[in-house]
Amino acid sequence: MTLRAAEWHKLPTSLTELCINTTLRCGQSFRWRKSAEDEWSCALHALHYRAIYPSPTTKLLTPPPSNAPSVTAEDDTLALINHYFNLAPDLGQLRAPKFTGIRILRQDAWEALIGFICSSNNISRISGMVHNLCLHYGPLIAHLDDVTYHDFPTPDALSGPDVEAHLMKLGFGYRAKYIAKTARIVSQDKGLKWLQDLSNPECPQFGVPEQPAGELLEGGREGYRKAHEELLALHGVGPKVADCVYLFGLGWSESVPVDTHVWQIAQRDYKFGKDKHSSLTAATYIAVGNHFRKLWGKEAGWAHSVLFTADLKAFSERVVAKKEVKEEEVVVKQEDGETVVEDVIKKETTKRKRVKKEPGENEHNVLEVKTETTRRSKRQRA
DNA sequence: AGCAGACCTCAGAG
DNA sequence: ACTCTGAGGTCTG
Repeated sequence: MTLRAAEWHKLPTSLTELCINTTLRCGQSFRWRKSAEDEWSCALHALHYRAIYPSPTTKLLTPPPSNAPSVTAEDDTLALINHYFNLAPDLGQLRAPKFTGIRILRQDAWEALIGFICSSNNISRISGMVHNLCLHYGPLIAHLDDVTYHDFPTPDALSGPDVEAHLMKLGFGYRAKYIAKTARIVSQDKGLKWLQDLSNPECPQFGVPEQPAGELLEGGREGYRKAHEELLALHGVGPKVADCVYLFGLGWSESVPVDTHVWQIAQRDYKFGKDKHSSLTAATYIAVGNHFRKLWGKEAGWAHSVLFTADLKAFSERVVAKKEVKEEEVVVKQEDGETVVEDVIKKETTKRKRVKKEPGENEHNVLEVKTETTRRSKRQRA
């Protein structure tokens, strides 16, 4: 593995337009990790990014979903960053509630699908599960500063015969079956292209040209309503998980995932929870989404995330989950003639601790991005 | 259509 | 040190 460093680039945005600490922690993605040195990192595409604030330092590390188009030049790196962080829309122009810096990431649809199947959990536990998926089934991308970076596993990698039992052992619970079944359907039956073709044509997967997506109707645009039916057929995918995938992985901005949190907000601020909609039934779920769409149109999902995060934020000022990682077992084993680099079963214990709000959280620093290109010199073999 | 209980793990309460 | 309860979303009956 060779790393080639490139010039420093200034990300074409300000912190009013993108707040990394909020955007990467608000429960829309589960793979970014923040180190003790205040650096964010994630394996994503065949690249290695580095972003810093004047102080403290923030680093974004990145390598590739194997299904993504290969990107090598720095110009494309910037395009990828613009795409992933969804930097094109001007937040100042949005009618959504004011809460600066929250972006709806444009994540890989497959990763979002599996990630949100794990999502009947708190964010730190979902992150742990997704991390374990990458560690055990994702291709090794880089070894840097004593940290190994694995990409998100492909549908093929998750459709082996022992996946369900193994995930059970890793503490996935009933989600183990959902993941195994969904992976098998996508890899052997429907195909990844099927999933990606459910994307909003106005907001396609990286590298795909944009197409118009039609008029907004009460229940969302035609394509969104149609995509709805498709994903619900998968095991472990109900309306909430499907809406998360539409919003964060398939670019349908009118999607409003109603979880218990959003349901609280709907009751508290929008007079839901009475008569007809006294509990969160399927009909109530649709009514909440339609109400948000009536208020914010195509940006309903964005607005929803802002409200959601604002609530999350208020919560996190009082109580912050502090994580302790304990290594229980380290095994090196072989699979299919390829070296499985580390088979580490980690158990994460979460302790709740009262802390003050982190200083500098909302400071308007300049965000810079350093790009580096990773090249795989050779595939590791046993 | 709505609702209750099962699924599974973990944290927190008692 | 122990058991019990509740949270999280989906599925089944």
